[in-house]
Amino acid sequence: MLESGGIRSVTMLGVAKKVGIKGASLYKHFSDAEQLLIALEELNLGDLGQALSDAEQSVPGLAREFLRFCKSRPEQSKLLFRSGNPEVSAMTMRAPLALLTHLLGDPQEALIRLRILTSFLHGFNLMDEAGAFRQGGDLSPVVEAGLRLIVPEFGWMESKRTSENHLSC
Amino acid sequence: MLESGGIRSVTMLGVAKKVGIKGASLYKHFSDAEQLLIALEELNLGDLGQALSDAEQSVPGLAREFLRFCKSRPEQSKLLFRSGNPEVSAMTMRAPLALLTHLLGDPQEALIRLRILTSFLHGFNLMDEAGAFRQGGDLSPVVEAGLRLIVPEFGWMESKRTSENHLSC
DNA sequence: GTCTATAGCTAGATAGAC
DNA sequence: GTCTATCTAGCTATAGAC
Repeated sequence: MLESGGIRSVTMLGVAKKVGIKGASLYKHFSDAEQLLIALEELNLGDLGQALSDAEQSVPGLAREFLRFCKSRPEQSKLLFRSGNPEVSAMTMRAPLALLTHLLGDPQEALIRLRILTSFLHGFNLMDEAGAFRQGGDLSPVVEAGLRLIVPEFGWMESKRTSENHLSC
Repeated sequence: MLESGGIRSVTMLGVAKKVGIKGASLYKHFSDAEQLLIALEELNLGDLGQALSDAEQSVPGLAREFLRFCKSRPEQSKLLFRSGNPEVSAMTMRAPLALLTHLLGDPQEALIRLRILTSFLHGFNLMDEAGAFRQGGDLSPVVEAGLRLIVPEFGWMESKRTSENHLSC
């Protein structure tokens, strides 16, 4: 429903109809509309965390999987990081984020690089989906160049991509 | 109204009340609700273009002004690049974007760097406003480091910041 | 350009029976 | 947990008088 009709279509009445019950009955499962949206967010973030855990465990691998996932669920990706509910994402995203931090080098720099990387990927995805890159052309060089600039020794990691780089968290 | 109540509060009835007329009268000014939102978007993008034109005409200057502007209008900044109306921003943002491209070096690389930079700044602003940087700490090093990574010869430009670098477009 | 009046729709939410 | 019934509230939009 989120993907086909946008966040505005996710209502108590609409969801109830979708699952075959009356609107009033849904209040026995979610105390109000806000709780419904929080539950939706948790579901979706859980999926993202799972997708990242199943991806190639390298910085480029995780980055590309993030973009692929977002592209497959554009409406959901618009809602990412907008929660206002600080606890929502804590569990599901912890492992992928911890791994990313580990892969981003020197611990002192890693957090800053992680924040730059996630800002870039999130912003890129939103602008791409919105059609904001109006001059057109192939966008994959943008991602590649972005990763090259942000990730330390990306070239080195790239050249070793076929060998062992599956690090556990 | 956008900033105090979010995009949902910008309705025909609400705006009419705010300007002291009845809801029905507003249909003499905007044919429907969508046209009202498009007009709002144009106003806001015009303000952003103006703010960028008034800022220091360097990459860091423009970047910091963009973030400052977004922070002063969080709800508006959430709507940036989401239009679906390709023509809306064309006029107001053309000059600042052209200047940025010019400042980003080698024309072949400039467009890619521009896209990386805008993605980063847009994503950073959204994540910052949403409280997505949950580990806390000062965020200005993130912006500084991001600019250093993305902008060619940023160190060089930084050191010349007090001298002449106000380029006209 | 403004008003009154009105129609239609949708959503949120509660009460109480089963 | 589900239902029916009901209430409130808000928004979109149109018709027609002034």
